[in-house]
Amino acid sequence: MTKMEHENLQIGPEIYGELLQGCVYERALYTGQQIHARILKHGDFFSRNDYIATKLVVFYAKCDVLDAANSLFFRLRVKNVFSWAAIIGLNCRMGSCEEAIMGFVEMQENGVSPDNFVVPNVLKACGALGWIGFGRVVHGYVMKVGFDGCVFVASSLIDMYGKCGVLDEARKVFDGMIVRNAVAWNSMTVGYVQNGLNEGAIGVFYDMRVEGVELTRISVTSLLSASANLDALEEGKQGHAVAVISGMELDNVLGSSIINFYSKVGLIAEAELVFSRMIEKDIVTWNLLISCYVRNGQIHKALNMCHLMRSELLKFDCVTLASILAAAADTRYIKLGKEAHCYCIRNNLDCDVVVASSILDMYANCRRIDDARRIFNSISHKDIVMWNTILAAYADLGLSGETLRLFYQMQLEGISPNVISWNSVILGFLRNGRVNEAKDMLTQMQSSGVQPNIVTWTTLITGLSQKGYGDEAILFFQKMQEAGIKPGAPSITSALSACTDLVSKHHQNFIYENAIYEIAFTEPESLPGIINHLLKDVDLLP
DNA sequence: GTGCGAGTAC
Repeated sequence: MTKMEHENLQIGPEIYGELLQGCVYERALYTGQQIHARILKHGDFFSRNDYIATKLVVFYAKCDVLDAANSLFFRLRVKNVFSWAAIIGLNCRMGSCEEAIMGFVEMQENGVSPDNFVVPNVLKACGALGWIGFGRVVHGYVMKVGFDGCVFVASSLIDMYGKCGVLDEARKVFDGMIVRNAVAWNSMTVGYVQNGLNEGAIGVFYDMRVEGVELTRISVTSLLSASANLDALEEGKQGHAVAVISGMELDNVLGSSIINFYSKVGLIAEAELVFSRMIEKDIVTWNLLISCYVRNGQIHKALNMCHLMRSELLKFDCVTLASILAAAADTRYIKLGKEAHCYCIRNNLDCDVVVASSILDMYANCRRIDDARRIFNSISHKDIVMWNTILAAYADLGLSGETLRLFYQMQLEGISPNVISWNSVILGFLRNGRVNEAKDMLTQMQSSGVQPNIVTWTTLITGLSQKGYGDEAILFFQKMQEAGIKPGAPSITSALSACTDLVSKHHQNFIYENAIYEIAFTEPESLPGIINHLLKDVDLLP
């Protein structure tokens, strides 16, 4: 260009356009700015040229220069689909999702029809905001103008529906696709994981392999998340194997998801090995190894990692502190807990809801219920987890009156109790020996439409058994199974202990003693059957 | 132009 200028050759708008296009391609901000300067030097002729002006908007938008892109865009005389697309995409990348969606509406109001390049960005914004209603509007537009055959659009629809929690719709779009690429498959897998359907995600991953679609880092990352959530050792190991065999780059995200998987299944040495092999580690990677140690009771290693992390000049964030607070809570290490609390205050991390709940939990676990309560009272926006943390703290102490009072208070403040809230109220009554109230709460819970989970049943079975109501404990053990819940080790243990109590209490016949003797040598899987068998005889007891 | 990783409550 400089040479052309020296030789006094005419540089037309097309040449500037091409040059800017090249800068977009290379994300060459500085060069593009220089070209912009030359354009301005030529005066109004070029800078008022619609073609060049649009190219400039696209250029600044792609380089994420918000101010320049916006001001040039507003000065455009003719806003075409390219400039709108650039601005919508920029807003989307900057996290201004509402702006992106408004752009989609405005461009249509101005008579410009969104193309299939704009639609994915708008759908992304809908997904991020959870605006399912608007997402459906965009889907309607897609069908109307016939973009549904575009893989980019369809993949974005899958992602949007998944993020909005409407997995059925995501699946419908996926099933309706004629040609699916890896992104479509990955969006579907991710949708399952994000909606807690981890088995479904693993299923999609396997289908993907069967169909011969090339697996990407993202496919493996999603599989590893699902496996971690399910404690699915084999599946997760296969995911790691796929990553190694396919020679996938062990980047921050893939590496972190492998560490997360090994951490969840308790394979600490494997997590450490992956950590040590990662070239680049970010805050998430470090936090994962720290939480791995905390989760597995290795507090000293966790704290040591914290020190190493600081020597790498990384600053602790909310997640780091949540892990440290959990470590302090688990070990009732009040000194560490207070230090962590102070760190949160100094670094403004205590306003994070998760950190705040962790602080509460830490004080409660360290037997400082008054400190926990003071902090709880000082928090203006309390979420369900925070309420449940304080409920659990009082319930654990057997202060059923205060637990119940807070339980009503949370509802007055517009938070509906979930199964965990109810479980704490039940536990509070049981710890206080108020067995009838505990049972009554179960009835109330069910009539309020909240279904008891395995913890509810185990709490009741254990509590009743400990308070000497062995027959009732066994009754609830039976009810749990009638409700379709498979007993776990804690409920089986409590039911067994209820049986032994009944035997000794009633100085009963050999049936129980023999049964318990047998139970002692039985595989855990068959225990529920044995206990159920015992129930028949329990009914015969006086 | 579309897809990915971490922390809290029973």
